[in-house]
Amino acid sequence: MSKKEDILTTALELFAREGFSSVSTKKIAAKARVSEGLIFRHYTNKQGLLSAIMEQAKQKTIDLFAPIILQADPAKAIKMAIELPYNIPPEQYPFWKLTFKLKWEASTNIDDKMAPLLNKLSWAFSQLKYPNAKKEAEVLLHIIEGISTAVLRDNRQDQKPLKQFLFQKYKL
Amino acid sequence: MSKKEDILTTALELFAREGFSSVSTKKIAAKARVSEGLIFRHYTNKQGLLSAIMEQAKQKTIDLFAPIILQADPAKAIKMAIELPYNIPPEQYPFWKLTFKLKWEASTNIDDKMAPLLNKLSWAFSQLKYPNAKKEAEVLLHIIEGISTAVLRDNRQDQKPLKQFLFQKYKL
DNA sequence: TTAGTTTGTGAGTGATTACTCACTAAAAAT
DNA sequence: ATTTTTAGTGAGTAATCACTCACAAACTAA
Repeated sequence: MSKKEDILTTALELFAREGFSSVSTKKIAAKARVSEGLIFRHYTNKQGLLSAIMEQAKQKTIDLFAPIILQADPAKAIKMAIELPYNIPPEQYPFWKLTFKLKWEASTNIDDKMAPLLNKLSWAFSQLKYPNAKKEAEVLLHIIEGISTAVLRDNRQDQKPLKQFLFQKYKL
Repeated sequence: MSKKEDILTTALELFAREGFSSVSTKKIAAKARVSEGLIFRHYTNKQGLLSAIMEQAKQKTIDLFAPIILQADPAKAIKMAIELPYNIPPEQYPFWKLTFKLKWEASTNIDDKMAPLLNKLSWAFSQLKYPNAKKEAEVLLHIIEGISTAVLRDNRQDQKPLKQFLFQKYKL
């Protein structure tokens, strides 16, 4: 792994754990074992670092959602969406933690990322003849985000039984 | 309003909008129109300022939840919980925004604040003979938090129709 | 009045901040 | 083999950081 990548993954880890503005470039450099100057050589400034991380995040979101989006069976698609929070690869936790954290920063927008999933769920519910597919999808997305938050934040495994409960609730 | 209070409300506003570590004590002092030293006279250090804010928040949470907790009719209690996100007084938005933001800081815990509401919902669902009252409550709380997030973050009014949809879904 | 306490100021502190720059080492291109 | 480009360093910089402190004003109590 190149030093450029070292910087990116180290910054991601620290940003996810401590927050963007709480982490100094000096700290990132020390942990990634590179000179501080190299950060600016590769990423121009601290904000550029964050932008590079989010650029990577965009692709990871697509990868994570892809199997659901491509699923032709609406019931299966919903089931997969519910399973999503439990299927995040642990090495990607910092990513998603940061993404959820940045929900609250003015600059970024998580809804854009979630839009494809929302649309797919909306389609799935309408296929299943739910009278209010769009709203049904919005509600389920809120639930999925809530579970994800609990899992990512405190690594809460007690959210697992909720999965079975939701399967039952949506008759899957 | 005393200067001490000016500092607190100004800090709250800035913390909610820009985040705790992004806001300098100098900036708070300037906006509250007091000397920077006065902040430390009253609140010891920057962290002390945040603690004082969260202490106030604790009381506001109790006040906001009280009518629901005291509601003897389970159906009405659930209805009131669903209405909660729409009934937050706008002048308390910074408060709740900060509370939700701090969900992601290691030090604080939002679940403690939400526990009484979760328990009440659990009670309400069990009164209404829902087979899985506890989990039903957890799911609804996720939904309520999701709607609150959308309302607080972007002042999204498009979440309002969701209210009617949820009433229908829970047969209220 | 006076003594004591609380509230308030603003200049100053060392530490830390994001970022620059002159320079070297290595790699790629000619 | 030589030049050019890229990767990497580490010392340095001005600005900003949270915080202190000597002092003054305002209020309280005797």
